[in-house]
Amino acid sequence: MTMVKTPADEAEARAIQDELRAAVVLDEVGPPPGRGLVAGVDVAYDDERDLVAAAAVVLDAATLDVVEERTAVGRVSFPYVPGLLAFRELPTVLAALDALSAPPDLVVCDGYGLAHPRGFGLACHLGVVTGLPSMGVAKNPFTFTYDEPGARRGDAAALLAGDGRVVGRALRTQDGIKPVYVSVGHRISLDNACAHALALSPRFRIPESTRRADSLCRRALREAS
DNA sequence: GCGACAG
DNA sequence: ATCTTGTCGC
Repeated sequence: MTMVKTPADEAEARAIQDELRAAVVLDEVGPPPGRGLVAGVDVAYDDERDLVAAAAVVLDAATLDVVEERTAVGRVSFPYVPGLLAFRELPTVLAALDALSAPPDLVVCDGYGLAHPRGFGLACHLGVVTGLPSMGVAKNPFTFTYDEPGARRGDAAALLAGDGRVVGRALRTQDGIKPVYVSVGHRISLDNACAHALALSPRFRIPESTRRADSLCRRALREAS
């Protein structure tokens, strides 16, 4: 059972990130797109009841058919702090992932990986803790910048940190639609992560894995007692 | 010091 | 993330 330590404060949370960061593996290409099992994970919150629901949805990468679905519900254990999202989301996400009958070949997160203030975003954290290849697909540029990519599906541009470092890619998944922001998590290359993001988004801007996980965790939250 | 800031 | 109706379009 994989676990994430809940820090007592923000300083401890940053210290944990700085420590775990060394375990990120960046020299693997990762699983090929269009084959095997891809899991999408996402969470939904109910601040009123202090509840968080997570979903893990496994897709057949070749057909994008749903192979397995798991959910988990827990208490919100950490506030939302930009840069510390993993401590808020991962405990429940890992519970959902652990309930799967078989580990997926890749986990797609709703957020960032290497593109992060300390180079250790949600997707990196999840990858290091589970050992699985992981990547992040975010819906907003966060603090990063990029030159507008071409208007066609598949067009992309480097996602840049303030110091000019390339930390990910702004990827157009649909013609004429705002791009998504892809970054590496663990054990996958940026090129391959983008290929996966594109293959998972044949029809909508957001990857099917994330869309299915999003709707499932919302449903789990509604049906939570 | 202030503002901005994945979800 | 979440609060929220109707509405434009395939």
